[in-house]
Amino acid sequence: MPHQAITHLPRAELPANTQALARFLLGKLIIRTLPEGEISGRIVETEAYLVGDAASHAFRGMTVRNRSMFLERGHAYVYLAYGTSFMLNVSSQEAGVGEAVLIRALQPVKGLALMEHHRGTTNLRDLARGPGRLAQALRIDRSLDGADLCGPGEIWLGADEFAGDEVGASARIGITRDADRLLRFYLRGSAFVSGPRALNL
DNA sequence: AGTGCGATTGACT
DNA sequence: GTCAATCGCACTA
Repeated sequence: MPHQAITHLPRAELPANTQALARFLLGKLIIRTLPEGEISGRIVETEAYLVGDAASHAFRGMTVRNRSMFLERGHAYVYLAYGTSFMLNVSSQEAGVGEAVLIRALQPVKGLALMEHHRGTTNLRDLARGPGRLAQALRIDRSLDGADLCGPGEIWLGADEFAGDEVGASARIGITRDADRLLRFYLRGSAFVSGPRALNL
């Protein structure tokens, strides 16, 4: 069977609406190109951060840290959480609007050995289940902040035949403000989704 | 300049 | 289930 190259997601295909983008990205691929090889994973869990949302880094406007949230949709916003874990977001909306989608978990697809090396475990389920874990597995840090995920760079979004697995919605994880809004989305039944069982029904 | 607190994780009871 | 690690950032003074 012929090898089918993964195609980049064109920016024009990304929904401008951030909640729609969070759902749209489920099932899509993240491809990380490194000198040692290529890593990829299927997005199985996302969260939306919106304008007027007290839990969002952009709630109080643009700062040095969050300026990538204000880029046109399809750019990376990467920051360090708790001094220990990097978080990968996809900027949403048009330029100047501070909204983004946090990528919370991946189903590992390619580059397993490299991911295992980065993570220090061979447990498949633990390689990219959780935002900090997936960033570590893909060797994502602040140097990728602002990267164009629709371009031919070191990290990009790939299309995938997404059969339309059932999507669940829940409250977002680990936040205290605006905590009741159902802005977390995940593929029902995926073993690679993070979070407590009660939120993954 | 000092302080409090996370969009988390891993180790441990 | 609980809890400390760890550090950049936003906020106060």
